[in-house]
Amino acid sequence: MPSTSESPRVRFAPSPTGYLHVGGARTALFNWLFARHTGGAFILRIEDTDFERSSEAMVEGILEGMSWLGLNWDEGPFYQSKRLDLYKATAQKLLDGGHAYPCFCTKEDLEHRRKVASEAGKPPMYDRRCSIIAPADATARRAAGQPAAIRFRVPEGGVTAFDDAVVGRVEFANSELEDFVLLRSDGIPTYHLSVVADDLDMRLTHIIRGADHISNTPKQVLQYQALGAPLPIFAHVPLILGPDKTRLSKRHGATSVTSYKEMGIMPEAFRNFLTLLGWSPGAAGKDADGRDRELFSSDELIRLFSLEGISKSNAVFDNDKLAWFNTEWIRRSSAQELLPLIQSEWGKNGFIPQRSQSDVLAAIDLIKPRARSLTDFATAFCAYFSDHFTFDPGAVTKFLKDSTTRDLLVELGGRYASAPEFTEASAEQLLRAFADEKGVKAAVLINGARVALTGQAVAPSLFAVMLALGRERVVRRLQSAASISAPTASAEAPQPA
RNA sequence: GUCCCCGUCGUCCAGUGGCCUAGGACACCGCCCUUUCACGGCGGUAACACGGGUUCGAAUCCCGUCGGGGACGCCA
Repeated sequence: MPSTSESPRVRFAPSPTGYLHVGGARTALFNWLFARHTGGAFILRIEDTDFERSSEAMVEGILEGMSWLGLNWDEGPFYQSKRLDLYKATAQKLLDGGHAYPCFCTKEDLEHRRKVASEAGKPPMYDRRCSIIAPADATARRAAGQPAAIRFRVPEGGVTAFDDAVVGRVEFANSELEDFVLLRSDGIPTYHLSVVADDLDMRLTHIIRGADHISNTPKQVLQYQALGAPLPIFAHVPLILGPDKTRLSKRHGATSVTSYKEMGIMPEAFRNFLTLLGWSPGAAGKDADGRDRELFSSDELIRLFSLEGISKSNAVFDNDKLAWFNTEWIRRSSAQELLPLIQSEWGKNGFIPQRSQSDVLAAIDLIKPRARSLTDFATAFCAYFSDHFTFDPGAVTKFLKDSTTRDLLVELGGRYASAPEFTEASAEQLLRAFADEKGVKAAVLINGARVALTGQAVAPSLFAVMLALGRERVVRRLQSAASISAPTASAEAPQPA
């Protein structure tokens, strides 16, 4: 075991054969949280030894996802493709110690034998035929140019065990382990070798990764032992499942982190949600009333995080709950914090606000309690930022399909134009007096005006909206209410003069 | 098939032998608030997979069964 006085060193080691998916993101998040909590180092390592499937574009995507999530690393990114000498040297050490041997079997032979074995109902394990080749013969054959992979020599009997920080002690009978390949015949290391060589070289103290690696762990433990190195602390995090409880995959919809960015999820909300998926702060997460808290800032998460709180069972990814975290975080964030995120939404749509910075901030504060996603600010809430907005057909049908209502709104606009003052209170007073005078319910005008002003059936308090929009806009939009076309069609408000 | 891991409301968690008539959150259903929709408030439906032990006492410990997941590549 590494000494406890040593500062923790952890890593996230994605393989650039795909996008950063939510499972990987959570693994990265847990490592990051652990490093920040303990004051240790968080290292990023790109495991790109599968040249066929790795690509620079995927690396870019992973880095982009990490930075969107706010997961900054202290060292790296290191690329395994640039560290080949280390792996060869490590394999040589294993060879020298008698813990590995060259294997001359070809890939085709191996595939054939595996197939035969499994059809015979036997485990498809390597039969170790090359392990008994005399070292001198093996050396001669290699010298003669015969290609060979290097395999690890798994002890014949006994068990290989490790104490996992989340699942406890795990034991595997060595008879269940096959003599796995360390170095392919082309000299490129396999995952089993490179992961150990790097974790050792980078002096990692804790290996926090997905539970799908549990069965790989004994192969790694064996190498640590053969190399005479102390074991790091392993912590295997349960997997994230789709709603049907199978492993999260493409068919469950969005699985890449960037797709959540595109859906208008706030990074803070995503971190909050993901951290609580498979981890809980336990007693430390209770509020004054003894209730479990759900909303945590990233600073709190860092303060509270510990390996002990990681749960053992797999968790289902719940989009509804993510959406809830997102609305809560939008509400809790200041307009100032929201602005850059909203601006990037506007950028996507080519939307340009026509209002001053201070009006924009005020409008954001006004409508953020009703936002469910950042994308709302670039879609349903456009009317608060510009005169370019469309009318929601459903809203028009619900509150503006009556032409007499529309005509009344036009007249009401005239009243506002000539009103002596324009405050929230006076605007309301004027509207209610107007409704009385015309013998209609105030609610009819309020509901109609909301649609005429915002294009939506949903909005904050109407009179607060009027103030946020300003008298001129209110007058203009009300006076053009008559031309708002019914259902199906969508109209665009007139341009400002 | 073999090995490994897991098993509390539909979902995410709390719970480490008595505080459990099992608690919270999301979702869902009522009611209140109301100018729409949210928010908020109040209330409700809903779970310890099953069977054996151990114990005065088990959601908590042990065994088995069943169920789910993962791993079995010259992929990572």
